[in-house]
Amino acid sequence: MVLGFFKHVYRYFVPRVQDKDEVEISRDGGALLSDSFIAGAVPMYDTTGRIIGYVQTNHPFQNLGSPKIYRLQIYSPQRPVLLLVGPTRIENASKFVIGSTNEIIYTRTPEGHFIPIQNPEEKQGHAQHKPLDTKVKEDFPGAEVHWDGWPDGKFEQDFTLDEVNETNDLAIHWAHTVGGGDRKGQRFAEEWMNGKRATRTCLGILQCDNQDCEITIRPHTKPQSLRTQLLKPCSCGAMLYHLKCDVKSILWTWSKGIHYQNSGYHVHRRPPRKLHLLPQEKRRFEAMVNAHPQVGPLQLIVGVPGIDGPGESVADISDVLLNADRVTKERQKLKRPADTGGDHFIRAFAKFEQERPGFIILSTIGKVTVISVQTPFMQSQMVKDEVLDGPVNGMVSDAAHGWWKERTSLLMVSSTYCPDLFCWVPGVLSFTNGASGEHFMYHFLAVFQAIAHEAEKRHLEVEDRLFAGVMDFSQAERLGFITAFVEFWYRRPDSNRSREELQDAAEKLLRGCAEHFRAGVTRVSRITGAVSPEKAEDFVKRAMSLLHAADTDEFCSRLALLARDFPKLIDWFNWWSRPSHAMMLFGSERKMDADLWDAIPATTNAEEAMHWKLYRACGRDHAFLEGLASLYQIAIYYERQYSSVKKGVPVRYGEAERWKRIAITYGCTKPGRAENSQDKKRKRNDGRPPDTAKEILGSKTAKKPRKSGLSPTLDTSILGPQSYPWNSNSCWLDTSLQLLYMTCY
DNA sequence: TCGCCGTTTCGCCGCTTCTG
DNA sequence: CAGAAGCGGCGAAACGGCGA
Repeated sequence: MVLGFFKHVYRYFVPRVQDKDEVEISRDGGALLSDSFIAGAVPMYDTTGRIIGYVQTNHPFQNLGSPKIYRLQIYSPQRPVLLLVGPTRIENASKFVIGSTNEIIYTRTPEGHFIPIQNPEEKQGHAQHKPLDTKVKEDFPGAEVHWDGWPDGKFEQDFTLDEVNETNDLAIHWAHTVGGGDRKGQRFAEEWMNGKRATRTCLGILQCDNQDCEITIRPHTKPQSLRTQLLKPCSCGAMLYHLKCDVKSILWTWSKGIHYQNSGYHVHRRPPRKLHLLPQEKRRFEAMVNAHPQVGPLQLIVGVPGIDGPGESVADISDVLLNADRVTKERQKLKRPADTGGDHFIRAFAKFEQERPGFIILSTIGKVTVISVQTPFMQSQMVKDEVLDGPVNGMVSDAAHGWWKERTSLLMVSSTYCPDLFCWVPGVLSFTNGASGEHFMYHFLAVFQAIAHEAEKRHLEVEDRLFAGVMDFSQAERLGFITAFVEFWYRRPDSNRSREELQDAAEKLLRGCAEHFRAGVTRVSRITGAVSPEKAEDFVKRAMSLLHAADTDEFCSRLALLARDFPKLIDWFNWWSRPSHAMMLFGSERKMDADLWDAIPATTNAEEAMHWKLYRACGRDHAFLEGLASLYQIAIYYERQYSSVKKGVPVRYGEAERWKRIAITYGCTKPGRAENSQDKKRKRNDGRPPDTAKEILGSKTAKKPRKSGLSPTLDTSILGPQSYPWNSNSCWLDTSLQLLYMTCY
């Protein structure tokens, strides 16, 4: 404040040295004033503590009130040096530069003595920012490069090519113009003095003449743009002026790097707005984004969420990253190149494959794009030497819709049971850009080839039953399976079956998911227009009994009776009883061998659980390459689990597959869903008194079957029509009155 | 007047910022 | 978040001062 006040008074009483918009400062730190003026002047400081001008001692402003008037005296007998003495904020202005080229800096001791600072180059008078530690390289061999982007003071330094790269070509934060034009020098000269010369001239800063305003503006580099800047007022309303600075850096680019020479001190504040991130700052930012890929720009700035609340913030790295838009862009630059089209993608994809050799087992690129991946461990799990006990043989296939960011892309997964891990493990994982039969065909082709490779490796015969599995009733998936099966065998030299025979054989290897059927039954049982509420329970029981019909006759008669009793569901019955669906689902209609039928699971629940596990492990909505990399890590996870178990290291506490025991006890794997679940009976404590009809009148009243077509409100036959007019937004009152009526009568 | 050398200006490219 | 607009940085040509 004090400094600002003096500056303002000075600007008021003393005519500007330059034109009305400019204050020119010499490159050595002093204002361009005559010696005679200096000899009788009080130095004026900017907020960094450096002199920006002088006030003559006999000026009327001396006699103003507080702060007390400064007195000047000559301190050095050799050179006329001005010192500031008297009561002042010495902690801020205790070090300062006087004069032009032969500058001396003094500091004041607590006792009040003034002591010259011996090395002005190293101890500069900036109060607000720490200048670059500028040393001539030859004097400090082996010194580590330190480049903060704010070169200041007089110095020369050599930078090696590595150091130049490391500092982004010695990028600086000062607003500056650049100049080249040296036609003599050679970029690859053997001596730095013969190198290509370029210059950087500081543009100073823009500030306004309001003493209370602390805004500093970065000047534009184009003259026209700078003029436009100066025409506009400061955001405080005051007039802007250009505080020029002529500090120049000269860079000689030669064969071994850059020889850097800085000509003097910046006598103005640093422009608060920085433009560049230095490479080390970029690396820190990159590390944070890599560590928290799902964290958005705003969270990165506020602090990435941690256990104890927001943690490290990118704003700690550089002020540049306080700008949310800039953070967005920098983040995009990191995230996008790998996943956007063009050369970037090809390069990234090639790198991905190079780093994980053999992981991609089949890739089809084009309108139908399918990329299948598998590790050797996954392949080894696809064939079992013997049939396992229980319905855990064969493979389970399904598509996950949430894995990829692109909504039309799917992750197809075929899993097999691993008896060592007591869980299903992925066998083949495929990226597909759609869900057509052709997409599924390529996926299953990869699956069959993998199975065949593994069987041949173990000297087992490649036979149809190795490919048996369960899937849902997607027409495309079924078609894809059959086509792939036909293609696979047709390409093999040892196959002598016709396409029709192969198609027939493929149909015998498919089992449909009974869970999908059960879910369908439950869904239609709730369509009261087709199944009246009182018959819903009966309908579910009879429909499910179709699964266990002893033979085709019994199946047909049960179906006919169902169709008679629920005529609106004829289409639904027809769909399920189509031969292609019925053979996959109903025991009496199956074409599959009975042994195989019992050996493979009845549902794709294992696969649904696998999807859940994948999402929990790596999240959803992955970009292409990042998603593939995640799949690789998941494959590695299973492999590690397997090798741990083989060595006797426990990979879980307690019992494996606890859900099996729970299923026996409760009839289903989630105790809460059991018929007589205590959980269902228990009232959730919502902290409110019992105020619902169900709680007040008992569940029977609340559960009265609704008449078809009525809205789910209270039965009007009990209450009768309301005897008061409905007013706008009076629902709260209406409800209360209804409740009162019900509880009192 | 010419040539040398430093400074200024201009155009392009790519990065940064703004806008919807 | 994407695309547009603005801006900075670089390289090179043009310009200008100065001495021979």
